[in-house]
Amino acid sequence: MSDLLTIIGTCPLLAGLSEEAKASLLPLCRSRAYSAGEIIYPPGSMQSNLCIIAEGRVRICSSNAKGREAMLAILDVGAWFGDTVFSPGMPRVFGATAHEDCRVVEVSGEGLRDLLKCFPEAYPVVLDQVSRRLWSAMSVIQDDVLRGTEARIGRRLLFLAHMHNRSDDSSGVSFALTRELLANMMGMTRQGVHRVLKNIEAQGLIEFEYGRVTITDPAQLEKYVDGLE
Amino acid sequence: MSDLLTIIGTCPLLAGLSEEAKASLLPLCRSRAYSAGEIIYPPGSMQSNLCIIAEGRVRICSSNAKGREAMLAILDVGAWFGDTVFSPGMPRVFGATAHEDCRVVEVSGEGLRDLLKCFPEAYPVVLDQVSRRLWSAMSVIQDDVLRGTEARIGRRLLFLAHMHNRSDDSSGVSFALTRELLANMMGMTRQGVHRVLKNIEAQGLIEFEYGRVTITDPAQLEKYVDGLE
DNA sequence: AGCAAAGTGTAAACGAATTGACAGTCATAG
DNA sequence: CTATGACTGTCAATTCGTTTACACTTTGCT
Repeated sequence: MSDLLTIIGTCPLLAGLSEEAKASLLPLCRSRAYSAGEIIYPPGSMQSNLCIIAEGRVRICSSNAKGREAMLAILDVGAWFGDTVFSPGMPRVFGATAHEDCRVVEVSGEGLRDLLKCFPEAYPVVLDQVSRRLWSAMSVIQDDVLRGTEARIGRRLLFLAHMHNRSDDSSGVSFALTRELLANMMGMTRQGVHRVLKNIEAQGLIEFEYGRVTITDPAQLEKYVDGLE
Repeated sequence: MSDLLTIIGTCPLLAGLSEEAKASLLPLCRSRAYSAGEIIYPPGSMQSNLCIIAEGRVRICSSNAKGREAMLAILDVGAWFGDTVFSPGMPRVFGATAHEDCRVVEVSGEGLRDLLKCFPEAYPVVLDQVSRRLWSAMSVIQDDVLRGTEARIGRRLLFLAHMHNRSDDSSGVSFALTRELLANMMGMTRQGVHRVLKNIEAQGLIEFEYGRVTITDPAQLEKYVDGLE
């Protein structure tokens, strides 16, 4: 089990903090373990804590009365979530759930905001991070409205491939992903995803087995997806 | 025609700047007029300027090859846009178009970022503004995925009503809005919007004429929309 | 007043994705 | 190794919104 300072060090949001600043942050942190499936916070909750993943993965999602689920992301170790840190007073739009057994460091939102005022050199990094999230969110909105399911799924696959494979081999990329999970990410049904996936497979661009998808030629998939618009 | 300082003063993003800081911002600004329909910048363009509306209204939108349009917002005087200010290097996701004849003050992104480092007391306001936009964007994503068209339109109407009518009379709110415009905002067709609108009207919650919608009882509409989920 | 342009109502045909239902496959623990 | 639970493929029925097509208002300009 790694120590608090190490975890803080892995979080890109806090990368602008000096060692001294990080040290003053420690008293504002508390670490907590969650078992798979446990709710870290539900959608709509009023808190402004910052959460940093120390171990395991966390699912950012929400669901409506009919049981339909919308998943925004699955975050890995080092990632931060709880975007209301800097807009306290707003309810959490999405909730957070332990996707696996995991450990999360929670930082007091108020404490962090105060701390930043004392160490303003960290602001540019924070602003950059939040701004990037905004950019991503706007991309999602655009895709949702402007593109059909096939293009959306294709783009999502490419995005996931990008995450799982830093070295951009132009060769195939393979990663674990159930269709059920993908369906939730896309706000679609398992069956709907299946049909689209089979269609893309028919173009020879992907292959898929049990809990796994392989993009045989990422570059060509990208071209195909762009051709759909 | 109001002067640069006045305009800067109306922009909530820059509300944290001292008078001195605002003065040093002036050399980084240039004002430009656009006629209705003119493109301020297209989607995908690589710039990181901040834009502030001095006169008229601006449409934030994007469209695909098939001519389908997605509109994110219509902004009024004083509002800012150009969300890549703090994530330079990313292409603009949406474009900006003059919705009417208008005048826009553009502030150098790089200049603004540098200026903030000299006046760090303005950071909290900036961060708050960007963070709120992120919150709104996430709300839109959630609505798109989780809600049906009727609930989405209902929520959008309530949001628009909120903008046009600060005093929250529980009495009716009326505002100019063509169905065509609403359709673009929602990523739907004019006919689709029409059907939904007629349905909500049948509940006695709204009325609509030529270029205008009236919410007869906002509170009840809200209750109705929430009941749909 | 008169005309063009923008906005609107309506309805049938179509299509895409969900719903619901069921049998089959894989993986891991006991 | 077999059982259980999670994941998957498939298909018909259905729902919802788009497409297509056309006639009708309203507004603003000359």
